[in-house]
Amino acid sequence: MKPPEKAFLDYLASRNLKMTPQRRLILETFIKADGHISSEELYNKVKAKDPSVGQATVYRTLKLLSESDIAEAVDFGDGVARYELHYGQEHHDHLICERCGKNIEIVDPTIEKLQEDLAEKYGFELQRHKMYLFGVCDKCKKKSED
Amino acid sequence: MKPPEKAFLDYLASRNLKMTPQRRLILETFIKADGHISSEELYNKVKAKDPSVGQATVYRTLKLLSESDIAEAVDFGDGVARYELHYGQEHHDHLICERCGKNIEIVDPTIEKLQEDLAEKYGFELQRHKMYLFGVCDKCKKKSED
DNA sequence: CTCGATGCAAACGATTTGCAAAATT
DNA sequence: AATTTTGCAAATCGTTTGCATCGAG
Repeated sequence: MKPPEKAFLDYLASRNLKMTPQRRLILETFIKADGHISSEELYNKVKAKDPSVGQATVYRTLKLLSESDIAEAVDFGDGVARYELHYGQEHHDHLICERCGKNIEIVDPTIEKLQEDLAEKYGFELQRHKMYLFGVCDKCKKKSED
Repeated sequence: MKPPEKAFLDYLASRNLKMTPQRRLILETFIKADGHISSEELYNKVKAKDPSVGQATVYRTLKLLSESDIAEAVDFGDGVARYELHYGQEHHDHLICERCGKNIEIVDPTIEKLQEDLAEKYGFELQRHKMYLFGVCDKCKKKSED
């Protein structure tokens, strides 16, 4: 499978868009960050490498990366849009600690299958889903026992 | 089980807050709307009944309703905060048609159980979850066959 | 050379907040 | 009477857009 950089280049070419140093830097920084990064966080990291890059360019590039399915938006419901690397990654859901914010990526094939069945039962063709489990992690549970 | 109006009254009393005609009207309108209503939609309905009510009051009341678990925010990822009646309702998830926006409330006990197990496996104490299935409904599928 | 891309600042939409006046307990 | 609530408008937050300039192809 081609690397994300190449996939992005292809996407740009297919749309008659251009590769630029800014886009290269933003993608590279995004991949290295490899988490659930917000546009602003990404902007700060990028700015550290090249202070001349504008915030709008980060927003615009992140949009392109989403359109090309290289990035995907994840929404933890806290009002901030976050992105994660999607290209070449397996699907996963999220298990989030409401105390410390720890975030574990999870998959359960049985649940995935049941979701398909459930959608079908209602005549839907399932395209994607988002599942977030919110709870309290081990560490935070222990902490509260003090 | 006491009606939501009473539950709200109790919540207000417990916090030394006051019941007002505006809050009464907003809650009543919210309950009648009974769907996945945004603050602005609710504001418009309320305004139709009493044009003197301000938008900020609707936002503030919706916040109170959420805090008291009478309403719950649902997020379909389209950037608009929606609310649904939570008090006295059973938990459910959402099956959303990406074409027409149709929204079906669903529950699958098996999935619910598996979510519990999954959280436990990672040492989490599950508190709540959100599951959204996005797809294309029957009608829209047929429409696209034309 | 031609478009698309950039940085900036202004514009935006949803939500929140400060404030003085009004209403509830 | 004391304190909360209200409506209004201004402020805020994250994000988007218009524009003149810059740069990739």
